[in-house]
Amino acid sequence: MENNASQDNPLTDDLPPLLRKFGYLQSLSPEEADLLLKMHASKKTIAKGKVLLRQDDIHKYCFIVTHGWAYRYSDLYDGSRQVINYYLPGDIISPFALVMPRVNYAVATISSVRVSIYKPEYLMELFATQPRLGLFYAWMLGREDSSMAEQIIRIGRRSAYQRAAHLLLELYHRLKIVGFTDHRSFYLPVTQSLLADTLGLSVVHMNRTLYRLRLENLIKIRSHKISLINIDRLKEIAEYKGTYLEQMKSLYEIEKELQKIKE
Amino acid sequence: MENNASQDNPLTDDLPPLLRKFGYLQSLSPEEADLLLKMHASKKTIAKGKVLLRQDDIHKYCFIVTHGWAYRYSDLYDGSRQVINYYLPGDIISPFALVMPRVNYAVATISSVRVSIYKPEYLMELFATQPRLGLFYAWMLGREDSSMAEQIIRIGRRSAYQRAAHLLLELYHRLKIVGFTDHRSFYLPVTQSLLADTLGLSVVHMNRTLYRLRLENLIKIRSHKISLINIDRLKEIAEYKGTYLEQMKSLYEIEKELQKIKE
DNA sequence: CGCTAGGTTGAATACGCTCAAAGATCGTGG
DNA sequence: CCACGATCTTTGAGCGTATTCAACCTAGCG
Repeated sequence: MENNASQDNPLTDDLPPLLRKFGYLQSLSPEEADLLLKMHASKKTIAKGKVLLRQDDIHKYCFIVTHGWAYRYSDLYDGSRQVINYYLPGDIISPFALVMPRVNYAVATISSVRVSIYKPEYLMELFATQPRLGLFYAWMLGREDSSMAEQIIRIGRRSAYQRAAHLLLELYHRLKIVGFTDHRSFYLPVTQSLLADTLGLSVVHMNRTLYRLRLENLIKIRSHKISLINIDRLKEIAEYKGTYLEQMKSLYEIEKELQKIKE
Repeated sequence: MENNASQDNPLTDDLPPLLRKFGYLQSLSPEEADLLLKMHASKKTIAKGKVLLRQDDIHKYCFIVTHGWAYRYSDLYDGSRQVINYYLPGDIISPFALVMPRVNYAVATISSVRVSIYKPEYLMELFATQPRLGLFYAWMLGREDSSMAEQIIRIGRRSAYQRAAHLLLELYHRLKIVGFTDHRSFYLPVTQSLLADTLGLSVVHMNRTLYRLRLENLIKIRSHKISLINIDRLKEIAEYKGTYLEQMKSLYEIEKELQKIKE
């Protein structure tokens, strides 16, 4: 494995999209780059529609998605299904594998998905030796926490119409952060059935809800490419605040505070 | 501050209930005990019904609940409210304060609440110097992740009747872990209105749902003390699997795996 | 070109909501 | 210690959003 990750480093295009986006790669120390390379050493592409992790499986690996979509879900006895969250490029699947012996909720791919696979034990090394990367990891966890909180609010207290608008906005913004949007549109590889299972609706009503959004000229869908035509109006409808997606203390700020503590 | 936390140590009754329950206190190294004491140095009691953290507040502190109940929630424009999760004794409020500059969702107390307050920066020290405590912290995060996933499944795909049964079971088991149950009953300091806001129901329907559970002799409520009369039946109704609450790799196991890696 | 999964539409039904008002309980101050 | 007000709980009735069931249409893929 390459050891010296210098300016023109071997952390290629295939690496965690978020690190790239946040401009962290430029400022990585050799040790940080080294650890990242180690954690991204093993890669794999999984075909679409495959179950990546099954409930009650033993947790052996963590994954970072670099391309494609996956989702975490639970199957219920009556045949219905609830999607808990989506994994988009940059997201970590099974971030708690180190301390949870078994998979609590299944994970499946939506599109073809490319992941970096690493042993959860590397996380110990990450936290112990590379605090900046540890903070970055923690930030990812915080973001997922917020994302799940939004999902709870969405399905707990919003109408179908609002839920749909809200979810579409969230997906749009998350994809935008990692550069997978094109103007106001993005590739949405999900079926309406999956959207329904995400928003706690029936397929029929999901269909009618999307129909209404199209009718009102808020969105446009053609062969899984969706355009958010009137984002402002969608935000109004959904009562959307995407603040949680952007906010992150700069590492500089955190380091400053840590200094204060030590004094 | 006391430095040697020996067998009869100064980590008193008022310390994190979970650590006590898991029998960790006995096996703490002096350094671990020291850090814990530092993090639990500042304590505070907050009256019931107070807002502890407001949305958009700047994150200054983390809290560990030692007594009482709190909850995280979001107020919507139309006056409705959605509860995201509950904080019971042993739980961490604002675990991601270190990396999130602002509070995304408000936190309020249900009963009178006693908390330990610590600066988020101590977490850096915790992860860097006390890996076992770091793992414990990670486990707490994993448990909350599961808890929120359950909340999503609950309100996404279950009937009011199932939701109620499921939530009561979860609260029961979480309280049991930290020793706040009494046989099959526990003190439930919430109003039906709050339960409704938790489960995405109207107060009226919440009331009728509880009525039905009482009618069918599954629960009994008298002045905020609730008894789960037929737990097995409740589990059937709710399709309840509490597995995520118990599972945690023993620290011994994790340490063993870490050894393997280093070789 | 045909098959299958996904999308669309209609009609009847139901679960949970809203509005409204009457009880019960709790906390507080007189 | 009791009375009062406020909050919480309970009950009734009508309504609406979303569901179910069923059928048909469409598009993508072998």
